[in-house]
Amino acid sequence: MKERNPDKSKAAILRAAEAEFAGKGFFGARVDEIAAKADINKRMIYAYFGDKEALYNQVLLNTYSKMEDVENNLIKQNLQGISLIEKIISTYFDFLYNNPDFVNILMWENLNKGSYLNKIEKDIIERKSIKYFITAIESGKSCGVFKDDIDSFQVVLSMITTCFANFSNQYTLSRLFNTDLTSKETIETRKQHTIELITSYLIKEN
Amino acid sequence: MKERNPDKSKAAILRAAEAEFAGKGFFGARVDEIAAKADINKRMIYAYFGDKEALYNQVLLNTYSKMEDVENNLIKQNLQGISLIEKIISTYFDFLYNNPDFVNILMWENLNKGSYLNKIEKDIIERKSIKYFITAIESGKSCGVFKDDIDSFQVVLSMITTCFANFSNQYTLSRLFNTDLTSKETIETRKQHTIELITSYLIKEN
DNA sequence: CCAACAAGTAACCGTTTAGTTACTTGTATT
DNA sequence: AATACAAGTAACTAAACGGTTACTTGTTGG
Repeated sequence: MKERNPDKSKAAILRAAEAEFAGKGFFGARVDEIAAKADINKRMIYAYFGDKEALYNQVLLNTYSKMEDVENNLIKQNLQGISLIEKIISTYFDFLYNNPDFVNILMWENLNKGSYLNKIEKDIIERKSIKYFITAIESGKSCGVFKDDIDSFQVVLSMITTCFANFSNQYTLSRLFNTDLTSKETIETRKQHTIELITSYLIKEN
Repeated sequence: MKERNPDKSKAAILRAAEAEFAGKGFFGARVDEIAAKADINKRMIYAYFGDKEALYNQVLLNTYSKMEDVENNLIKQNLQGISLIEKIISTYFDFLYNNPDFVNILMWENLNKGSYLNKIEKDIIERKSIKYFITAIESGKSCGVFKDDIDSFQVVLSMITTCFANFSNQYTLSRLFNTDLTSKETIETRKQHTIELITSYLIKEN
């Protein structure tokens, strides 16, 4: 019989579940497959997490918290103006490149019309980062670095959407544009171009 | 017994299948449910389309062709410079707003790493519109309307990704930004802002 | 009018899947 | 070392699901 270690088993289940749910969505994911990947008996999933849906919810929470860590780290650096904008875009690109599971799970939520997201407490998901970014752009306007007729809210939305779509649609876009959007090089090019696009819109000419 | 009408039955199956696949993805979609929605006997799905996967492929082709119609219509108008860019963005926003099934099916394809898309013949999906847009931007550079140091390929990619993400991520973004991204008004604001963002990047200042 | 075939039906089958039951075994505490 | 409970196992079940079989019925061309 296998060595007994409940913490290790739970962690293994969560890791396997994240991969399975991210790869196949809630319906496509197989509990038996998660058990096999985690190298534990299926019974333990039900013992530790209840059922498939409860396990999925736990995976979602885990996934969101990773993103929050990255954002909090960014805020701590206290950057301003163009260097902040560059850092935001760069950070999102890097995070999304390194966390395909996060991208997939967000997409799954959108396909379900955000049903799970709407169940969890507002303050868990309402990210202070958005407010921080908007305030930073506003102060960039005040000190004359950014144009003063731009809508900070819209700019932040555009930044996030532009970063995200490169990953959420990488397969269909790769096919459509006949380029490998999954490769490190292509993503780096996209990152630089996105920085150029957003900053050129923001910067006040003299 | 029901009136006999194979064309009507096939069309009903395709319509029901599109809704079912768009809502639940390939794995989540139920053949029995499609049959019920189409109000036909399940046997007919297998008679007309073969199996679940073949039906899904047919739905994919149908979905793409709607998009192609819109794009071909756009190309026919023979627009140039800024008015072309405005029209492209405007057309994508309107199409995506009116065709949520298209958005969902594309997202499912990405979640499945484009597995079905990659099986379809290349020339069916390789859209000439992309080449047309790139060429148009290049000629805008030649006649001095657009900056000459911009990368047309990257600009077209940015246009498409920026439009798409407003719809593919509308639920998570609505939650994150505390705004209703599904409403006509918000989408109109996003459309205008996106036009501003892209054109301000392209236009050559004097 | 009547074969012949296409359109449509109902009941069924083998497999897969989420979830359960009844059981065994390791280990920490006394 | 005996006890007690948590950790882990194997085999099972009921339902769901994709796909099939054997059949009936409407339509059409000679």
